[in-house]
Amino acid sequence: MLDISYIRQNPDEVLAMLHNRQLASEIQKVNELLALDNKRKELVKKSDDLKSLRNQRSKEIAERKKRGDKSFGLELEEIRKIADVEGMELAKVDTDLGQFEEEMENILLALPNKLHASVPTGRSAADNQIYGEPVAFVHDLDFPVKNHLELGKSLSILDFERGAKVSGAGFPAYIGKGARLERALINFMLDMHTERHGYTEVFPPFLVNRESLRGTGQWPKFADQVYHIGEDDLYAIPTAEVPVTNLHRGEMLDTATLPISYAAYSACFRREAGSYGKDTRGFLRVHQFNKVEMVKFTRPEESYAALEEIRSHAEAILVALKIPYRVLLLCSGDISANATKCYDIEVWSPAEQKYLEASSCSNFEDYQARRSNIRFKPDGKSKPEFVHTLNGSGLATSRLMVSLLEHYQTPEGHIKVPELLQRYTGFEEI
RNA sequence: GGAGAGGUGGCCGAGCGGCUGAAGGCAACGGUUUGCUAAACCGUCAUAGUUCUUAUAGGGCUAUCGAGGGUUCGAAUCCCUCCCUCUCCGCCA
Repeated sequence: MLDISYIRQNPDEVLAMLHNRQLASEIQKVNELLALDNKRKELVKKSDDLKSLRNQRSKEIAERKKRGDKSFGLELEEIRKIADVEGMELAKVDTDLGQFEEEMENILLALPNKLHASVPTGRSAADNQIYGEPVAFVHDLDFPVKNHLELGKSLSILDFERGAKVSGAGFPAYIGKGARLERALINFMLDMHTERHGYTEVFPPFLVNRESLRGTGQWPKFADQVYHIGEDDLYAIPTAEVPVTNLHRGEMLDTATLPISYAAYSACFRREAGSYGKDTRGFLRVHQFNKVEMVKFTRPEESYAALEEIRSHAEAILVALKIPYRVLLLCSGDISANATKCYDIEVWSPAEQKYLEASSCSNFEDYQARRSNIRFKPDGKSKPEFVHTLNGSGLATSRLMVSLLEHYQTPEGHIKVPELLQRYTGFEEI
């Protein structure tokens, strides 16, 4: 969430940001917010004045009582009457004030983040910039390639039909060597991030409360994408970003511990409401998938360097597995509302003949930290400041698995396990 | 699920109707002392909203002792509801 005083002082910047994000329809909201802010100030003054009167009165009574003032017993009746009237007025002012504040909060929570200067302006995904050079690794696929669905079925390692029977479409089951390969990927990625990239491993809760969802920005805007367990009012995490970032919700972080880097495996659950018909086959779009997520908490001045680090850590996995990929710098019209800057990493699918998103690395600056009140003191004396939070997938296994199966298939329809994964799978071929 | 205990500042911990934004300690910061380090001593040390001024600083007012409501002229303190933590019992992967 943006700082209200920033919006007050730089309304033009906020409007320009909304324009760049192709959210011109939100502009009215900002005007509404500023109007509410002015009304709120009036009411705050009224409320504070009434409270001040009340406090003065109480103080006087306390003093006179202490002195043993006898005449004041009579006066007390008068005071009670006055206090009663003022109390009612105060109650009304506070009720109104509460309403204004709630409306403001709702607008603020729904307002997207700033954009970093390096984010290209654009209308849609078509305007995303390719960042650097696409990275190609040679795989001899000089035969008719099978797609991941065909491979998964013929080798009996992926079972979408039975998964659908158990839960519904989009809940794949991994069987035999497929299950082992999935687990190998997860372990390999976690080991790489913890042993080589310096992350602390976290195994987070998969169900979270609403405050956590709000803290990272999935609530209220993307609430319809999240599975909700009504009976206990808990939400299935759409990404480990939610529980891991919220680990420090409401905390004053010890400055010496910054930057904090966590790597977490989690299953991820997404309703994908409204996305039927687009890339729905097999792993291209699922309701449950596995992902290793990197999360960082940094000092504000270090966050953009940290973003490059996260991106390079995600790339390192693909380089190690020799999977062709490219990096996109998302444009203003395509970047998610919470992020100020975001790289997507896409893996190549030889069967689909296109790139598939496997990672998203984002800086949120203080947008999440303000929502979740995660602060630090730059040095011993100074005032608390919000940290910057970042995260990146490193990586999601579903699209990675598509690309891996397809690239490592043999003319006979088997799968060669990438060398670095073999010590995790315990076998060399499927 | 049942019974009990408890939730106070960056941390620990006192307070149990008005003099408490909150004792004391730790940590932190500034200083004195010191050959250096350590120790000792002195001082400073919450956050947010709002407003004023001789306005890169200072002052006033308001709020905040898990959350929300209530009682009261006045609540960290009394009452109610909820949430969370801990201990014991039951159930259970």
